Amino acid sequence: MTDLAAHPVPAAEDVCCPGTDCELLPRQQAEELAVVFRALADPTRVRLLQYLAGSDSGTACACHLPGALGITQPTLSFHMRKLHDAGLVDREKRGRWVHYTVRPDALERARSFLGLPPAGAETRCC
Amino acid sequence: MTDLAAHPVPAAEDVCCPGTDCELLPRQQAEELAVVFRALADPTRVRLLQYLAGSDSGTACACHLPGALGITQPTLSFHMRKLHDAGLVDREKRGRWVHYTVRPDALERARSFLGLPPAGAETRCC
DNA sequence: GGCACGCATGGACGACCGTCTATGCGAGGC
DNA sequence: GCCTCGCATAGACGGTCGTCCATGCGTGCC
Repeated sequence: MTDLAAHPVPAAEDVCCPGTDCELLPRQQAEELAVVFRALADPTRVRLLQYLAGSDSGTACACHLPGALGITQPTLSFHMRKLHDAGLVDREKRGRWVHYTVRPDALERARSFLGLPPAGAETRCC
Repeated sequence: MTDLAAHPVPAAEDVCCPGTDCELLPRQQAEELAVVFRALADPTRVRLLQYLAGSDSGTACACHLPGALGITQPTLSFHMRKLHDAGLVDREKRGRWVHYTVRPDALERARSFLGLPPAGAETRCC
């Protein structure tokens, strides 16, 4: 799979693009990015992250979030676990409450991907 | 900030946070962001977008992508539709081929969200 | 006009997601 | 020491996703 060099020689006029040496993002790197985006692929988690980021030093407890979001406590726990598993937030137990903190580094990685080279690659095919 | 430095009265030692007037992202706005992130929540689409963005002026035809990605043509069509429905790429038919173009504005919206914290966080609770 | 080709759609199927209720676990307060 | 409270997990269930194969549609070439 992904053997970029194994393309057979096309018949010239049948090709829509002259070059075929397209550089694709490595499979694993794309998977890591997808994990982050998948964690954000739900409006509830988008709101959660925005809420955490808007709190003092990106940290907040989740005590009254279920009510504010209109979901139950287990559902909130489910979403928080998603965010945590994706590396977007840190978990810290304080007393009997749990505080969550945004991890800016994970956001920054996704953010830099979205700052895709708009046209900087003049060596691409097509 | 207001109450951050002056926790009014911890009389209720059962509360973890004094305020409850947390400002959450409006439901619809969160949904729009989630749509974009959901379109990116798959490694194949991440690679597709990166490929398009790396092509000349963000435009490329998808002719030899199935082979490069190790997927079939219908699957590629499926993913392209996802990206298009999310507003991330434009579709343009040229002859019998279809060319796709990255829409930087959609990327920019998601990108600016990841540049948290966005809001004036002085009125947050916790 | 007929054929080949690129792309989209339909149907099918296994996997995962998002939500709930019910329950377990651990830490604090009386 | 027991009770309460915050959080996590288990189980269930309908919905969506990602992939395939088979087929339909439109365009360009001979």
